[in-house]
Amino acid sequence: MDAARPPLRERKKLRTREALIDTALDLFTRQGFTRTTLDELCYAVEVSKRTFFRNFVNKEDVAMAPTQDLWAAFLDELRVRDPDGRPLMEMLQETLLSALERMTADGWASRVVLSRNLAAATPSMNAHGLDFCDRTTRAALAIVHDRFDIADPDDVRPRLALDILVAAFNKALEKWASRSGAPSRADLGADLRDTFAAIPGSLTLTVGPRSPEPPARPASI
Amino acid sequence: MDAARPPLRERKKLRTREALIDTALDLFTRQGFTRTTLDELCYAVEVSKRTFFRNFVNKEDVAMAPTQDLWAAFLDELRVRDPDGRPLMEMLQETLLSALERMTADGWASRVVLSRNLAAATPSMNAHGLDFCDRTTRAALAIVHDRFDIADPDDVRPRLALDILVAAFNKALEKWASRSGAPSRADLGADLRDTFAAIPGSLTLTVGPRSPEPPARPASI
DNA sequence: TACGTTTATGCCACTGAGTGGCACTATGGA
DNA sequence: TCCATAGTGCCACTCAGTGGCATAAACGTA
Repeated sequence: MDAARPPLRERKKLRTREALIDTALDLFTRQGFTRTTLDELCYAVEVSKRTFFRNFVNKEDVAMAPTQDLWAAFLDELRVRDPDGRPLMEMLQETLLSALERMTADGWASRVVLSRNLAAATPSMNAHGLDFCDRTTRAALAIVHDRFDIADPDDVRPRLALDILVAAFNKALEKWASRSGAPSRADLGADLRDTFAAIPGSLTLTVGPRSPEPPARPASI
Repeated sequence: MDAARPPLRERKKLRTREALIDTALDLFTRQGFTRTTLDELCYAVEVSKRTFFRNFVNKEDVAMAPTQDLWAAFLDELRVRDPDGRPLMEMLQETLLSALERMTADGWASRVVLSRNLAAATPSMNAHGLDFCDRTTRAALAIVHDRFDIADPDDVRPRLALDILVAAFNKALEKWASRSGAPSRADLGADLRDTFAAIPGSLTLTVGPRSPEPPARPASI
């Protein structure tokens, strides 16, 4: 009896789920999202459309599973993390990075890249991806309010911090996906750290007009 | 001959467009978004479904028009604004505030509140709303890169600044929509300023654990 | 007033996503 | 061996969204 081995029924269910994800990423990438019908996908996986919708809430959902795994781990981690008196923003960043460390499933990085590129190319997938980020942000906010000491329940700062975290994540994902070579989790971690480091500068960055006029007054706050 | 009076054809088109928006906001609010079919809406406005889709890209779009007007004005304003050596973030905030000043159409504020509340209550509308923000962000980023002097074209800071602006806007919108009484543009402006002011603090906000440390105050909300 | 051109609209048939209902089968427990 | 239960397949249905083509209204011109 293996503890890490759930009953057969669940294993089977998980296998069809993974087959749907892999086949969907493959078909969507090769043929395009809209040009691939669900009937086609279900036929390829030998599953009824009804079964598809028992596993995923909509057509977009199946292709976003890899990224969703990361954010689920983020929320798990956030539920147990120790604040230890450092800025919330910093803690959120570290929480995301340790969630990333947990993404050890085989080929996860490759699937995330496929998923992201599809989202970038498909309006409706982009929309659903953003919606997922939004719902995750709210869930995280609830955890933060529940576990940490925040005087004013209407304080907008925690929410902004989470939004900024997500914005940085998406930007880092974009950078990482455009790298050449096989995608690796370590590289994503590096891109995340770089992007996090750029956050404070985004509030103070000063720009002048472009080329026609010379910069009248460079950096001053 | 009135200069501010476009040809009859365009006026008619605009009128059906506005009728669709107003009727949609009304029906969606009263009956719910999903429980209102497009056939129903088109029947009420006495327009064919084909005409609906010539005016709006999808069912969600019609209910987001009021907010889209604001962001269109924001982009217009951004195309002509003078950077004058202040931080980009500050300039973006002021640009949005002056775009807001231009929203003088009758009942605009009320429509925005309806629109926002619908988005908050309807997952697919929320998703499309976020997608619209994202596309607007990209458009704004293109303008910023085109008009202002940014050394590195891959600099993530302008993008982050825009994302933060949008996050603050959405948060301010939420606060404003929950106010009691008739919604006013001035109140939205005030909520925007408040939220903008909270941005720097969101990066440095420090939190401790909830119940254990502080005085004997039980952890009930 | 008569004319052609342009532009918006109506109508109709069609694809495909997503749902509800019910019967069927495989798993796991007694 | 039998039964309860979870998961699946099948079928019919609703409704969003599209393509094509004919029509009508608006505008310019003679």
